[in-house]
Amino acid sequence: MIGQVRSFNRAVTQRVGALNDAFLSRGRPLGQARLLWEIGPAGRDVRLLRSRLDLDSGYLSRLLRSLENDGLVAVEQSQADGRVRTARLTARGRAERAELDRRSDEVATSILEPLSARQRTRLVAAMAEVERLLVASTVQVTACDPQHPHARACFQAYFSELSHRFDAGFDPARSISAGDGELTPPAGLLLVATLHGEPAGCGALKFHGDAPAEIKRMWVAPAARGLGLGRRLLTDLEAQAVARGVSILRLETNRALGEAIGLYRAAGYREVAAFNDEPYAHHWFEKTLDPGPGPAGLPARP
Amino acid sequence: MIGQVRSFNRAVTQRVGALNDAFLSRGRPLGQARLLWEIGPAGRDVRLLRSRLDLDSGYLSRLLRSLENDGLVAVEQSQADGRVRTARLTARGRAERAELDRRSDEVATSILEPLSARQRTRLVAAMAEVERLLVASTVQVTACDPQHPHARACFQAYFSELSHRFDAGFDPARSISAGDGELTPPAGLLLVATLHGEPAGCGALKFHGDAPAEIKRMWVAPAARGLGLGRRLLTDLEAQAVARGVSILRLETNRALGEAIGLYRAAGYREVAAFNDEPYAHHWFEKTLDPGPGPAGLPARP
DNA sequence: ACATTTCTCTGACTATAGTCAGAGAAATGG
DNA sequence: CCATTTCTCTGACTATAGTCAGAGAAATGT
Repeated sequence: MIGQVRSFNRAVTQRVGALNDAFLSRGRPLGQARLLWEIGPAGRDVRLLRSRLDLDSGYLSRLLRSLENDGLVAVEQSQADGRVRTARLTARGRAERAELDRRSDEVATSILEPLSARQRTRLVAAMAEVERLLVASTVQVTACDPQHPHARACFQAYFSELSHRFDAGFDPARSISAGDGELTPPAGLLLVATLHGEPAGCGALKFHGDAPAEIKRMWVAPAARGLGLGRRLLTDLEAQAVARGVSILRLETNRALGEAIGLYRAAGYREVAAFNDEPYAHHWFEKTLDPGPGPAGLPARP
Repeated sequence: MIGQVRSFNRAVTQRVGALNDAFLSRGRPLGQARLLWEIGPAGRDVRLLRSRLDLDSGYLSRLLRSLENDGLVAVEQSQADGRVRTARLTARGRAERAELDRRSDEVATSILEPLSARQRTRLVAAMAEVERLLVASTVQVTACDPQHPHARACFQAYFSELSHRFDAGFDPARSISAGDGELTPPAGLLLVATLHGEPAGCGALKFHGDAPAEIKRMWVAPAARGLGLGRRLLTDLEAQAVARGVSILRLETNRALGEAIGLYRAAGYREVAAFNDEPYAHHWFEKTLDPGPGPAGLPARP
């Protein structure tokens, strides 16, 4: 498996990487080309460019200066914040960017062109699959303080989604509590998933000593669905629970959340009688955890 | 389609490319690391390194010097040719290379690790498919003089394969002729496929004025099989024939060449009565060509 | 209102990658 | 055997990418 991944890495960086660079950098240094592209047709704040391209501020400033000297870009002060500067493409800059766009199309065409219709279809399908799974593998899941902006953003999006999807709407105050303190060790635990620095999902545990622990706040951002992230959060929560000696996990959920219910069933949770009086719940689930042998080389994920 | 390819290119060069470079270049410049890797455990001639990595001779020399100064490489004169120098890894060089190897494994592991077993399997399968088809799209098919070393190499390998596979062996002199002149315009035509500069297959036409043209010398190197190259050569030969006003193509083949027979049938050739007395043939095929509309954006390939 | 922080810019560096011309030694073709 | 070619090396360059410290202007917290 590892061999195939390495072989793929080699093949792809040689063929795609080299081709890309060769085309995109015609005449213009790669750094400038990337920047030109990233500014986009609508213009973009310099600080956003800096974080997106992960460049030193001095270096970025110089790159902008050189694009400005070539008449491709105009940098002006932002109205909202006098410190912030916004880079905009000039007419020539837009033309240059369109040229880059055309070249990217050319690269793609040059890859497809030698293939038969069948091969093209298969290649495109396999590329979509690789891309999807690479994105999935880029998602990072880490323990997070409930007060962290990422956690806040997740909770807010989660509540808002529930209030749209539940027949009766959703008011967190009426639901069983899962306050910041309850989701902070040692009382509980919050896992937040991030993708490219943006929050993409969450899941939490509430411990109750020797009694079963509870799963709370399971949510995946719409943009990150279809990546198996829900399953991954659940697996990681279970691993955390096992590491803390928990032997039984419980959760309740609303009938409107079909995907979640499917996930819990597929992950080995069985439906049990109501074990609390959560007003928004229609289903209660429980799973007995396998104490497990501890970590190995590649961690076993179901 | 083109959009998916571009999206893939972006995703993969970011994720895989960046990760690769970050790991491989720890402490050592990328150029040196690549060179160290390419020298290999058995050592390699400097001129081979130059062509493989496509480096300027002065630059390569300097890179070797720096690796030599670090005690990783020893460069010595070749016995066979006093001008040629051979680079060999020292014990420390081999250790360093093993470290690079380990890091490559780490990159691969870090991609697989966050995924579930199912996802890993699917990713690896999709990677294999993308890799295979990218290789297929890297193959170049060009008209070639029959005297060119690539053509010579193909013919030799082709004859040698026939003599192994035919029950009665194979002697080109007894077979119907297809000499250099007969495969050179305007009498005929030879297409040779190359992959990374190595010959990977061939196919030829013999024209006979208004009479049907003949297909000859269809061969794909063992290393390049499974890439759809046979089909591609056949399609390109047909396109060349159409461009020269040919309306019927003919060919004969031996019963030992099962894949070829399958290819001809799948490509629309129908078996006909023997139209010549080729002693090695068991099957004769013929196809009426569609005059076709000429070139478009992405050429239509069947 | 004042200290602190944020944002961008400039100056002064360094490292890596790469190019080009030419020299010297060895092999090769006629 | 002599001219030519092949192979490698050195010296002298250039370009790209990037780092780091600090300065000045604007916003923000208290």
